[in-house]
Amino acid sequence: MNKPSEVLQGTLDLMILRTLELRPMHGVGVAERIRQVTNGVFVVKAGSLFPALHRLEGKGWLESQWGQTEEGRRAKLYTLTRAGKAQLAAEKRNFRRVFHAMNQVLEGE
Amino acid sequence: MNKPSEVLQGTLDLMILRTLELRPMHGVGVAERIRQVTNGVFVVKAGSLFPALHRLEGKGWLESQWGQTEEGRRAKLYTLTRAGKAQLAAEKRNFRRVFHAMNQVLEGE
DNA sequence: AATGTCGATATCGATAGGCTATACAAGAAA
DNA sequence: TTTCTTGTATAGCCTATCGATATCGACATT
Repeated sequence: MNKPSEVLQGTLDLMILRTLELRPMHGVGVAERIRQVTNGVFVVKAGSLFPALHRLEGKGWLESQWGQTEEGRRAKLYTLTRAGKAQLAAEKRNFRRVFHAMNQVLEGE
Repeated sequence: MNKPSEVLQGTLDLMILRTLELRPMHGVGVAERIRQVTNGVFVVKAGSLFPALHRLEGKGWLESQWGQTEEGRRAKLYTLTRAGKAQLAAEKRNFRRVFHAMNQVLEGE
């Protein structure tokens, strides 16, 4: 990611899980989609992306297999596992909880 | 902070600046207020708090002077500077921007 | 005086996640 | 063959936070 990591860290996993919930995708595809839907606010660089994918796979939240992109290029396709869906739900809940708390600080009194 | 740092990092500065916007306070008081208004979601530990206060003071966003707490105990009182107010406004804007982008990822499609 | 303890401030080492830079493989294009 | 592009991968660094620990002053107890 670019600078916004100064403001929001640890949300990369959540964004990746959520993106792969929509459909299986290859690594670069995940990063592209995140950049598009956030209008460039989040730009996930390869050096952040692949370590994160491996981390998530290591925890059993993703599965991968070699396949190809829509353009027919060789690529590794990542799929959200059942455990990954549960993790996604948990992280979503936690994100909302944390954001609500943050808003209490910003708007309170 | 306790575990939620896994979800939201880099927002400690913002929370401190915002808390000191309300009124000058001593370090422990800042941490206490954050814990209260977030119902314990954010618990800022001393090992995070004081380095952050020094960091913010070093950047000219806070000023400090020795005084005492409401209970009459010796303490260092922190005050938001003019530059600190500008920084707070900027970080607030950025937080909302980042949160909005995050929501696009979570809710989109 | 000596000791204890409480509130508050402070720092150190470890950890973790993200970033930059770089590298490598494979197919397309020249 | 060489070059370019796409996609994957990793090594090294940086920085914020945490847990643990230390210090300091005021006050109480002995």
